[in-house]
Amino acid sequence: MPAKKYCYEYPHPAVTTDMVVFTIRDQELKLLLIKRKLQPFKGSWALPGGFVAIAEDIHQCAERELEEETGVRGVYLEQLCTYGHPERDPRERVITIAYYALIPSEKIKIRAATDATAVDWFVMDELPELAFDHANIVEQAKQRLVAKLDYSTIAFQFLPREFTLTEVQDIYEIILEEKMDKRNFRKWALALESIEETGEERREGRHRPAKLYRLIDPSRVDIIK
Amino acid sequence: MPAKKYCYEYPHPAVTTDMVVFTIRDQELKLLLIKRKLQPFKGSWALPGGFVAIAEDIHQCAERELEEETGVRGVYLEQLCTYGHPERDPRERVITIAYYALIPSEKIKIRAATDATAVDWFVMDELPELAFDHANIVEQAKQRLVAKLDYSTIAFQFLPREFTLTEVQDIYEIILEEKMDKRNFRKWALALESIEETGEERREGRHRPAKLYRLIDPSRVDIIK
DNA sequence: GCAAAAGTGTTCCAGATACACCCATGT
DNA sequence: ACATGGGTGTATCTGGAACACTTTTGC
Repeated sequence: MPAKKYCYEYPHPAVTTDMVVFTIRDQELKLLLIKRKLQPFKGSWALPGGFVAIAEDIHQCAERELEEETGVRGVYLEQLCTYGHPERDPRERVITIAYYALIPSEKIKIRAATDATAVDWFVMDELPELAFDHANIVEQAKQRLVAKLDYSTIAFQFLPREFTLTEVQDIYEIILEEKMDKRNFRKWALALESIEETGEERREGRHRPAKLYRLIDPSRVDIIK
Repeated sequence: MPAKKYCYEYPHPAVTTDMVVFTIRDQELKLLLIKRKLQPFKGSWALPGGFVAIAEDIHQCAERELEEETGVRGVYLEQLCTYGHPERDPRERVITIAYYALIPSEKIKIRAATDATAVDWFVMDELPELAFDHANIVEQAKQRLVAKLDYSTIAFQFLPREFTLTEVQDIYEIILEEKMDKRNFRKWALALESIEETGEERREGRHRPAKLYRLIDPSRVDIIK
């Protein structure tokens, strides 16, 4: 057993960040999970995450965890909530700050992970049993995502730099699980004034080519209405 | 110096909860602050808060801190955000989970506090310089409160068990800092179906008595529209 | 020429806004 | 009787919802 050389006058909890990483692929909302190779919950699927280093900002910690698991940087990342039930981890008191991230499908290259254990994308409504209170965290992240589609431009964070309006609508339909009217959707999307035509078109399949759009400010997420 | 007898293999941050406690009094939005009697920031005003006990749920911790400072229980309390910049506390690494609470003015009896230092209510836009990153936390709590007035019934949590419609409107006008139309406001408030007439009236001053209302479910905060 | 997705306008309805006077009471 | 805040209804505007056909391309 290693030496316990960090000592305090009062007991301190451990602090972790856990990441709820969403993407859209194959017309489905998917979630990144890792297979735990250590106790507790060894062999279970869990959210990627890890301990906050002692001199590391918590947001940086989340960014680091995300990059370690997925290799991506500079994507949308937002603090979700902090979970601190005393019994949520059987080892010691662990308080976790949950974040959620939105990854454009183009950026997925599911790196073989730093550890040898499995990392995989799961369809949101076919999740396996999750370790700790992670099912609860995922639930709340999904709720937040659904809510934010309605009052922000967050959905565009799932898209590559250039995209068609149909692709935007697909994002909404997949996450909200409802069909939308094409004309109304386009009117609404253009009225946001968050996107502009690139001037280019994308030709694919035997049908009319689609105009390409881009975000005017790619990293900005506006709160609307 | 006391013994440092709680030891870990890796360094652990300290974890606190800080409370942003709002109330409405004298037709103003006010915030509860305490005067620090210890270093760092000795003598500065700060948010009430304290360390999370090792076997204590974080929400319980917030409730406990709130009761210690104000003597109130069972009021609206919601997690705001977690702040963990490595340098936010000069002593050691401290991560704080901020909560905000809404106190009905009737319940204020600003207990003389467990410690001998000052505790006081400040008008929101006449705040003193605050310790740590507390000014930032307060700012975000205010933003959350303003946002929630629009899409939830949170405002009623400032009111006593029975209240008049004018009192409800006052809450909105004070926090949003804008006048509203009386007829439209009442139409809207009644359409929520969150409140009902008590059948009683309140007579005060030389004018027509006001009907009293109550929340149908006093502890429920609905998300609207 | 036909299959497939892209693109485009108008009508309708509901909910928000603007607006002014009468009512019940205490002094 | 008058001053004070309590209480009420209608017309208008606006943003969302419903709805169907033409266009461009590849094969």
